Amino acid sequence: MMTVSRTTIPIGELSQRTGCNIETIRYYERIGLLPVPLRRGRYRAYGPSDVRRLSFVRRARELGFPIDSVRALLALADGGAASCAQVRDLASEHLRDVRVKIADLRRMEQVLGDTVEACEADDTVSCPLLETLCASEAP
Amino acid sequence: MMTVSRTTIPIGELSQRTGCNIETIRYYERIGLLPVPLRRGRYRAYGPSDVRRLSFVRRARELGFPIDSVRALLALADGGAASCAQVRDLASEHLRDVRVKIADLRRMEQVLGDTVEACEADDTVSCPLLETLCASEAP
DNA sequence: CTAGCGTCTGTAGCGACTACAGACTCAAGC
DNA sequence: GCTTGAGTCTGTAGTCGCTACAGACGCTAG
Repeated sequence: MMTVSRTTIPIGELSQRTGCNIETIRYYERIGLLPVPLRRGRYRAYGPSDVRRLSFVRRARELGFPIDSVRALLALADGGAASCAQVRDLASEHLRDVRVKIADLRRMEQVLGDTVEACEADDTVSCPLLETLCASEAP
Repeated sequence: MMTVSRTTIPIGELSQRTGCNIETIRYYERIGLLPVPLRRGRYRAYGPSDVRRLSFVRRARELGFPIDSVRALLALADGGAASCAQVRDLASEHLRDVRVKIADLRRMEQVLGDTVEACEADDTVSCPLLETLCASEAP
């Protein structure tokens, strides 16, 4: 028996192909990031363009773009060629945010690393991390 | 006229002294991170131990510890001397998380930096970042 | 007496999901 | 034909750590 090859796929397969959680796909639809798809009966039926769009979204999210920026990127990608400058602006703005976060985390890493190390070396009664947390503010 | 020196301070002053938002202080109280304070009439009245405790919380949060870990740290700090090993475990676990986050962000930074750079150098029609986002998954 | 600041409680919103509960559809096996 | 099990549906509530109100109350200075 031949399986009739359908051009549409159900949400589970879209999920597998894109690596995006089913619940998340429906969430993206709810917030208007993905278009409302066709239906086979009550089931969502996706096509190749949906796979492409969701993959795009996934990759943008993996790069840490917030949803609103993803929305903007999608619009620019649909828009046409002249949008490269706007895309670059979005990206470099986001890059700044990422660098700020890295700097914050590196400060945490520094302090945590130092105190854990001190903890291992220390044989006094007190605990270096608790000391740090209790210490009066350095001006 | 002499201001009678009170040993308690109102929430606004606690906020100023610790750098912690008033709403956040009340939130911490609600979730049981800070004890329910005394009252002068309907107003919360804080003492020196509250200042110390909240400062501790603030610093722990600045180091990125999640609320539950802060709770645990507070308990250990109250507990006594023998807890240094547990504190160190909490800290090094958290340090691992921080390093994972840094690694994730650095990957983002790498890709973003590269494409933004490519964008600036590029004079072709296509947009490097959009290309990246549209690209088929590399295995 | 009133203006203005500080404080109060309670609730709702943020971002980006995640996790159900309870109903339904559909294909395959017996 | 009937059951079983996987897949899907809608709708709502929870997560984390705050933040932002609305609307009422208190307290002091001018």
